[in-house]
Amino acid sequence: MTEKDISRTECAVCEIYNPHQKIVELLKKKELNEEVVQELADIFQVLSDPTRLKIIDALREKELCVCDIQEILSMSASAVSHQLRVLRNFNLVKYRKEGRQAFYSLADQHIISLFCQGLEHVIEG
Amino acid sequence: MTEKDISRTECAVCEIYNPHQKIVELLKKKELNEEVVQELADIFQVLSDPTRLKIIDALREKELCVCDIQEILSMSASAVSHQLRVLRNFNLVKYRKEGRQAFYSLADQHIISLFCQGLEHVIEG
DNA sequence: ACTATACTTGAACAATTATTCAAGCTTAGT
DNA sequence: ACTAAGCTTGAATAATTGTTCAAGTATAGT
Repeated sequence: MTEKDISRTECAVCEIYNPHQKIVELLKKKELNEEVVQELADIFQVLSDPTRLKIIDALREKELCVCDIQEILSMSASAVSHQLRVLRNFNLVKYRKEGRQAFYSLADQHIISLFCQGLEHVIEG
Repeated sequence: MTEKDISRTECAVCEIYNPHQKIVELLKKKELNEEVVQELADIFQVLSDPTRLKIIDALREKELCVCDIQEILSMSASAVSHQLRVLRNFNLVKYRKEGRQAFYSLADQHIISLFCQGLEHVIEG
């Protein structure tokens, strides 16, 4: 069966002639692992909230305690803490306790490059 | 007022002594434009769904018609079309009509690099 | 003209999510 | 021991979101 023959095979979905059968087979096989796709979606999901992005942006400069972040974002300690938990759960931030305060910092330089690349995309239009 | 004096100013939030007043002021000023943060969040939001990621992944290889995508993802045409609309609205894909079929392709090489960088992050752990 | 295909769309539904509120825990100062 | 500060947590609420269903449009073939 030649290349041309294969490409002429009817598409499993479209009744009309079209040459996509082959590429469909190919893409079905190499399709991203379901688990990997979900993890990828999760990462982007965490980055898809303005509050969390502002926290990440602030932490790029320096580690901060919760009340600093609260002040910077003009939000309640509770709201900030909830979002920090999300960031913690996905290992985007780490923290250390010092007395009554908790100091948060970015866990991963990798996140910054994602952040920056997204930012580039937005700014460059 | 010296550097040290400033750093010793009481934090506006914490009553106890801490040296964060200065960095808070700094970060409040340079805080990301509200509009830019929202746009950034929007981009990541679009990338935060497994279905849309699979579509983007498939389109990396080649332009595809809706029924191809439907077949690759094993989803209804309606579900696929709804997600394509989201991708269209944020200018991540473009399409051309040919008879009854609509051929979609990636609008922007920029998106691929975001996709790949996220993937790297997931795979490298 | 009629029918079927390829795709789109709006409404509906369940599931997820961000913030607020009230209450909690832990540490520091008295 | 007591009080207050710094932070966390669970429940509640409103808002957003992904898929399905039913109905729609447009094009191609007969």
